[in-house]
Amino acid sequence: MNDPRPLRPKPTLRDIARLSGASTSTVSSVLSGTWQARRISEITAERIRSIAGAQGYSTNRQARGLRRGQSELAGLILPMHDNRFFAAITQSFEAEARARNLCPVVVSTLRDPREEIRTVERLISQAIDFLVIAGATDPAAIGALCRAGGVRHVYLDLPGHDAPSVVSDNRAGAALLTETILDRMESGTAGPRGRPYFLGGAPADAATARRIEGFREVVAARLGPVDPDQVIACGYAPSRARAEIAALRERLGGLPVALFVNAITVFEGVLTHIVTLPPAEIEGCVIGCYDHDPIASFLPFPVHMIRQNSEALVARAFELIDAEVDAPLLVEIAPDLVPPRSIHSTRFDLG
Amino acid sequence: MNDPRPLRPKPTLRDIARLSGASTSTVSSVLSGTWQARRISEITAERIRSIAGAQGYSTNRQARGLRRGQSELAGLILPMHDNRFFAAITQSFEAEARARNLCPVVVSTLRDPREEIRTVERLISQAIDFLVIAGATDPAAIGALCRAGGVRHVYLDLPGHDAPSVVSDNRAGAALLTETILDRMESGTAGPRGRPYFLGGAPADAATARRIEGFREVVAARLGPVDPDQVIACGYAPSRARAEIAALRERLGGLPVALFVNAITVFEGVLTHIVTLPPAEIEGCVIGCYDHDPIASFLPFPVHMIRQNSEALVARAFELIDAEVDAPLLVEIAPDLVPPRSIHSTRFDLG
DNA sequence: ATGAAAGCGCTAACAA
DNA sequence: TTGTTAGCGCTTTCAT
Repeated sequence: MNDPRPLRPKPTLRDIARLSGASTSTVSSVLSGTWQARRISEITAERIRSIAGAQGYSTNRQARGLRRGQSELAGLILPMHDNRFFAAITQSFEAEARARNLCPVVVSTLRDPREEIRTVERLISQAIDFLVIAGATDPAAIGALCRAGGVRHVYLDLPGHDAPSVVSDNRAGAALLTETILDRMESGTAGPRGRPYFLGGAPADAATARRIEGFREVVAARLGPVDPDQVIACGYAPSRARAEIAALRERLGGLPVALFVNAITVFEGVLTHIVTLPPAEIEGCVIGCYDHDPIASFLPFPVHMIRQNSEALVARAFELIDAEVDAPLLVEIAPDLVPPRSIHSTRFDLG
Repeated sequence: MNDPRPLRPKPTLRDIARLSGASTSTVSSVLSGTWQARRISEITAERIRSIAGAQGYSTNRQARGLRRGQSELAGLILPMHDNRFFAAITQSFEAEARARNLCPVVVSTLRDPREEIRTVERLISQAIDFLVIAGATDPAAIGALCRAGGVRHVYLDLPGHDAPSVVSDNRAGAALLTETILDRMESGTAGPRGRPYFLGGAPADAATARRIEGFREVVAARLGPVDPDQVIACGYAPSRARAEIAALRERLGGLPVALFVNAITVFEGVLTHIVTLPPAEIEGCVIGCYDHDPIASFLPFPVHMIRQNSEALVARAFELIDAEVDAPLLVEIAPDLVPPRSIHSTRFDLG
């Protein structure tokens, strides 16, 4: 039970050939499933299979890949793993990859442009069959690398310009969320506090930009012109969000009647602040979060959340890859609204 | 911008050799960083590098791996991605792999024994340099495969018997959590309701078993013998947990004074139930959760959580791999207690 | 119905 | 300081 390194080296095709008295080509076709095309007799095939099994043979995919000019590796790059959305993307990606008998290779780049480049170069060097690009700071640079390396690629939740993209319909999602919180907010509060605010994200980020569009659109239609200070795109850091919400509350003399929070990390920052406020003040504020966390459904005040349809996003991406689409088209997938299910709603909505 | 498939095939070492007038071995050593050992002149090296750069050359790692008998691929298998703990494991794993210039290959198996085997066979076939096994239903089978394939492996958060293991000290963690909730629970409630309960997990699971040990140990020391019905190992499904907590409450005529919840999914199930109860009843119950979710810190009642030290777990695993340890030793890493930071605690602890 | 042999792109002796 | 060459394990054309 406690031997050191590989006792016997792994058996190769040649070993199996020798052991079975067949040629390497016969063994190869039997073991790679092309034996019927070669009209190998069932009896030979069976003998070879059993010997291979007994020897613990398994195909060396580096060799196969080298010979066939592919790798059966499917690449995905994303910013990070500890995030529900990307975790769901990864899970779906794996399922789709496996269904095609590909090995998923998922790598995160922590939104570091240098790391993104290094990673993609590495994946290309690894001869991945295609790359799905989910969340990159410089999509164009990555696209260029793939192109140069002859690697088919698809952008996910991120619009690219040199290949197909599958993205959430952020504008529609934001509009939906905004409608929802406007419907629920107390009207009649005068002045700046009576207006909805948008918090978090980076305007340079395409997703944030589209969400701001959706927010503006709905607010403008229902409450008139949107003041620039109603949009606070302060990035994704909880600490920054905390500072911003505190400052906002200071300015307004209380929480606004409606708050559109652009990401779960921003929401976390907001939470650390509002948790210190008197419950009555929190109850005067309707919160919408453009991200989803099941636990947030149970907070003592209602949180309306948007959940991106990660499964559909990934499924469409694979369809494009299967169809060998290379043209830069854009597919949009509608996200879903997740209503609150909190103690608060129990007390006030159901109770 | 919109060309079809690989225009020019990727340049090879031979192409660069021809273009630079050098031999393939010279080019190889320059491009793989072994050129100083070969005493290649700086000028030749630089010329080759620039030509390679201009041609967009990148090493074909399948070929390199085949030749060198390795792959520079680091494997990790885990049950799933949409879980904070495993996501953190993945993130750390990537960092450690990258620091060693390895490409991380992380695959989830959804706790499906068939899938585990298939995945490991696949990874071995891919010639991964080593495998980290985090959460498998049949560790022994996986170990056997690795052994047969000559692949070094380390178990993570899971005790294996044919290779080194790095695990959370679940017993100590559970004991700590139990101490904490016993300290906070209301004493003096008579009968079964006055006792702490353990909910969730699978007794066959080593982690659950150790946690039950820790729980029993502390409860026994402080409150006397533990009744078998105080341990409800009902698996991980939220729906099942919901049913179990509802049934328990029915039996006891209220929530118990202390509840040890064995996983975040179980906690979710518990939440869906207790959220329907009057707030006063919830306040009589101290909850400890052996898992961590930052949002849960903000629930309207205190939740004491245990956070496993995923970074340390992974770091130790890589140390063992670096040191080429193959013997089945066991390393335990202490987890951390995360105190509540809820509105509830604000009101009652700080206010 | 099966075998022989070339070669995928790279590395590492060994030669010079 | 550099070049020649064998061969990693596999697939696939061409023969038979």
